[in-house]
Amino acid sequence: MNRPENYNTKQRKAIMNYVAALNGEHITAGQIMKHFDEKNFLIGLSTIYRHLDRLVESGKMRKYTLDGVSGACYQYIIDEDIREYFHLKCEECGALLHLKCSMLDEIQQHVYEEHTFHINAMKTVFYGKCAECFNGD
Amino acid sequence: MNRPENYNTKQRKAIMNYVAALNGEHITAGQIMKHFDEKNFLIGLSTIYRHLDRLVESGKMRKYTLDGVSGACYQYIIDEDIREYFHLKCEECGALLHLKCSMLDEIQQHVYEEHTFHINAMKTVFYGKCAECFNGD
DNA sequence: CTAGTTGCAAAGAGTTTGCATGGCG
DNA sequence: CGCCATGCAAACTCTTTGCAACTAG
Repeated sequence: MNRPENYNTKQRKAIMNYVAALNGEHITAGQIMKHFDEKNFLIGLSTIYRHLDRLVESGKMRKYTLDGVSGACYQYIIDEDIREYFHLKCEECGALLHLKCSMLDEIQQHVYEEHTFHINAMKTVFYGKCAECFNGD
Repeated sequence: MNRPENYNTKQRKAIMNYVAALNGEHITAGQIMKHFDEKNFLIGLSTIYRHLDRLVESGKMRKYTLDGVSGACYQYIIDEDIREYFHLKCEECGALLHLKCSMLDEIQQHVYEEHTFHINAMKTVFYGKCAECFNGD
């Protein structure tokens, strides 16, 4: 095992608790920084970025860019079971839905056969509009 | 009318011709800059941004951000029947490939029918590994 | 001529990196 | 005590803005 040990520092605990408590709402690094600033909890911006990156890499969070939002958005994945599925992100209301259906295997298969590309479902996000936002236009 | 006159400068013509000739593929401001640099055509980055902004405002181009692509992407709208592509982004080498195939309509159709979600193909990026990087592992 | 346009430099916003110090285990 | 993590500052990337010089019409 060359997996590095995870040190359970104050900062790490604080960030983990905070993002897990967001109930799936997305957040930016700057917003997290601001939150801790206001509580007079000392933490460096780079520490926040470092933890967010780790969480994304381990599949516990997703990272997005949303048009009209400055900076990357991060979102904690509450249900561990849905990590391996594709996700649908509503560009309008920000809802994150997971997509689990028979066609996904087909898509992966197809893209592999026709384009020799191996899709990583965990990282892939479909953008678009959910039913409510689409009708509301 | 308070619409200002459009001066037909060298730079403006060069940019217009270039983006119109891209056949609907997206491009970043930096790529445009690089293109003209290589042709030893003097043009300022800010000039490029200014023209792109105008084109977006007048509805001739679309601006969006793609996960995994640094900087904003611009796409010239050829006609009302805009070409849409999905993108494949290699997590390893960073290559960005365009994906255009028969299955895309099916995917969109399926996701709409089964999940009432309207996919925005242009913005969606599949992550994974391209053939070279997959084999090289 | 003269008002819009240009290139440059500087300023901003978001993110990453190098490094000495600090603290978990 | 050994390492990883941390905060800070600096570096970097992308984009915007101010400005004096320039140029199309």
